[in-house]
Amino acid sequence: MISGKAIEAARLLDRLQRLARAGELAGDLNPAQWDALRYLARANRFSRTPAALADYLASTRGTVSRTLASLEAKGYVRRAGNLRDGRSVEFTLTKKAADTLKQDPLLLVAKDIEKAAGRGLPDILESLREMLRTAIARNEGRAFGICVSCRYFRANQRMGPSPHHCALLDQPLSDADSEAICVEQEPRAA
Amino acid sequence: MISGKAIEAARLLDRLQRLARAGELAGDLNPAQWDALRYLARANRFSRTPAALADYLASTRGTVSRTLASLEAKGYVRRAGNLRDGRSVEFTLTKKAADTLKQDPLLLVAKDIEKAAGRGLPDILESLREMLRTAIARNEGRAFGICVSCRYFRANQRMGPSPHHCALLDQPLSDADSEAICVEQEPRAA
DNA sequence: CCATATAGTTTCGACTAGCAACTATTTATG
DNA sequence: CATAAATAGTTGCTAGTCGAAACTATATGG
Repeated sequence: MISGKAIEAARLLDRLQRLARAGELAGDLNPAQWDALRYLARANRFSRTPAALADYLASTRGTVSRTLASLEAKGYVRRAGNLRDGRSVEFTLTKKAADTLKQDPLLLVAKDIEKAAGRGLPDILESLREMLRTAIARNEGRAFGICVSCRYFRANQRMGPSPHHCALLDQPLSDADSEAICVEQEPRAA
Repeated sequence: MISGKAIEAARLLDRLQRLARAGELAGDLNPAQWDALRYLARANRFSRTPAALADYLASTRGTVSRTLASLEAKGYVRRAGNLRDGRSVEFTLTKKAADTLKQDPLLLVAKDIEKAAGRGLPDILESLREMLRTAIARNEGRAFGICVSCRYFRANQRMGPSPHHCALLDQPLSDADSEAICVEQEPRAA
């Protein structure tokens, strides 16, 4: 029913993950904090909230709230209220966080992958994408894909620095926005 | 220097890991406890110690000691002293643990992998093996490969239920032993 | 025989984690 | 429009990970 190869692959993934995790435990940040910083570095302004982060991490609002509080106390993130919705808060990275992310231990993993996969990397990548899609579907999670690939993305709707448009939130989007990940993203094709 | 594809692959791996981890948080066990049970299920008798487990998990003796204590309190593992070395203890799984492992959430990951990788699975597997080798080398960790693939493994040295032999520890090995993972394993080829 | 190494445990402080109770909005509905 | 229900976020609780370091006990090597 489940092949031995698939089980071995799952075990390898699990072990790889443990090693990567161990690398994230050194220093001032722990794995959850690293994941939060990485997320905030890539998420658009509609998605830099505790709730979206909790969704992304398959965690809870309570846990994420504490993680963000400790990142704030350590000076990695800044908190700002949302003018439209008084309940919501938005987090942004500080310069300290941006500098820290340049030494992201995930880059070491990427280096290992590059070294190990060689010319097979494109195939591996496609398989990993498919695995993630499958896993997300099973967990009933959100995709968090990039804005430009979303069914609600409308390119070049006007002139100026934010030429694109989100048809779901009815908000203008810059080029940078369009490359960020979004909590609301839904793939274009049905 | 590091390709975008390698970084994307690392991110996918990280996210995949978060989802898998979330699946391990439900129920009576947490991710570290699942990892400990899986290890004990596969490790030979020379390797079912806190120190070996700590090595395997890239953790510390202190943490593993606590993890094993809580598994013992919950009835998943049993503790036994080592007759040769009074300092050492050996852990074995209870029936409860064996039954629990039949519902291992890692099997769901394996199912996802099978579904997503399709006929590409053998290639993926080979890449994952290579990635793990690379990551282990970088972390100066032990391989924990299976006994039969070890340079110290000697097949069919005698008659009876334990025909094989470990040339490092000078101990007889059964067929089952030879398929278990070992803290001392070193690949055959130099 | 004693110094040193090794196996394991324990304590401490920071933190993740789920759960549930809680506050403060916002939105929906009668 | 007033109130109920939903939503965003925080906080108290308990269990447990995690590193670091102190600690106990046993082995081993000069």
